Amino acid sequence: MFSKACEYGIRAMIYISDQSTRGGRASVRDVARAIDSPEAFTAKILQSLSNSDIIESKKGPSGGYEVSEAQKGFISLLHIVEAIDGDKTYHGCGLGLAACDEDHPCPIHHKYKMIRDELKSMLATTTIDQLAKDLHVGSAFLKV
Amino acid sequence: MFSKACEYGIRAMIYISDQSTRGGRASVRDVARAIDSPEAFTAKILQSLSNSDIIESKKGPSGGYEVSEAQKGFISLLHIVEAIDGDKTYHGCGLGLAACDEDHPCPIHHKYKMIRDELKSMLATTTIDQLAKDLHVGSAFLKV
DNA sequence: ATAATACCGGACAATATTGTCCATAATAAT
DNA sequence: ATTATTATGGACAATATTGTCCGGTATTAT
Repeated sequence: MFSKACEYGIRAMIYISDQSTRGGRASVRDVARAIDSPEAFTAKILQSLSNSDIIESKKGPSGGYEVSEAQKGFISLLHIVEAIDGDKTYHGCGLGLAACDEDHPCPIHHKYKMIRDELKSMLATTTIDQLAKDLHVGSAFLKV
Repeated sequence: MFSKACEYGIRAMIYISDQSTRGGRASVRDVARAIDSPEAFTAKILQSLSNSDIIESKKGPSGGYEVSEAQKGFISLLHIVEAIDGDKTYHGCGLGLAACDEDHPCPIHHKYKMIRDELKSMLATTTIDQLAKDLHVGSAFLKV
């Protein structure tokens, strides 16, 4: 479904969001430990999220990543998935046809579209700070 | 969502099913033309579907692949997807956690599980011969 | 000023997926 | 019997994804 990069990205965002709420920044090392991911790879992902202006980075001691109070609550899973995987997750034909729509559908078009649209809707309506809250109260986890 | 191999596999199965209904076998070349896929790669996929006993193969002139009358109507998308991609499409954690369940859920577990279950249910209840029928009457297409 | 910290970005490496090629075996038609 | 046709399976190649390493730069604390 999501690429590995995207899985790490979402988990990282949830952790960073929670840390920001607690008033601190999260370094790559912190994040990698918190979500149990390869550190260097995680760094690349955070870099790209930073370039997409989804998180803010700060260099030097006590630096790291944070999600601004202003953005908090407006960042949905869709934003993150789009920034990392593009729109391929919920866009395009289920059977890989270059052109597939209502007028020229692949055999699974209608059934697949329903699922895909629900997925997109779920991604669009789920915000990171909602998920971070679950993490915070201990009803959800970012690693085993 | 599905791998390329799986996309080709599903499209191939629909074509072969339709051809079988018309009383003929489909060679790899026929299939590759009908679904607009790389021939050698398609051959590999049909080979594995044949090894999984989802289709039957026959060598020599007028040989090719067919889906038996007995199986017709019992082969679901789920069978094909499982044979090619395994269960990863609808099984496992959305965020890649090794362990993720009701007792130890990842932050998107519940929402993701709903989508995933709907997908699996759709795959399980959709049979190849239903889809082949749509192809047959011209209300669906296997290539652009 | 200096040293330590932490992100940045480019190059590189490992692995998985996608895709090709070819020699071989089976089978049908002549 | 011979030939043409078609699947089989192994080796190989191209590409995408995942992941690592390192020199460089900005920033903070001392």
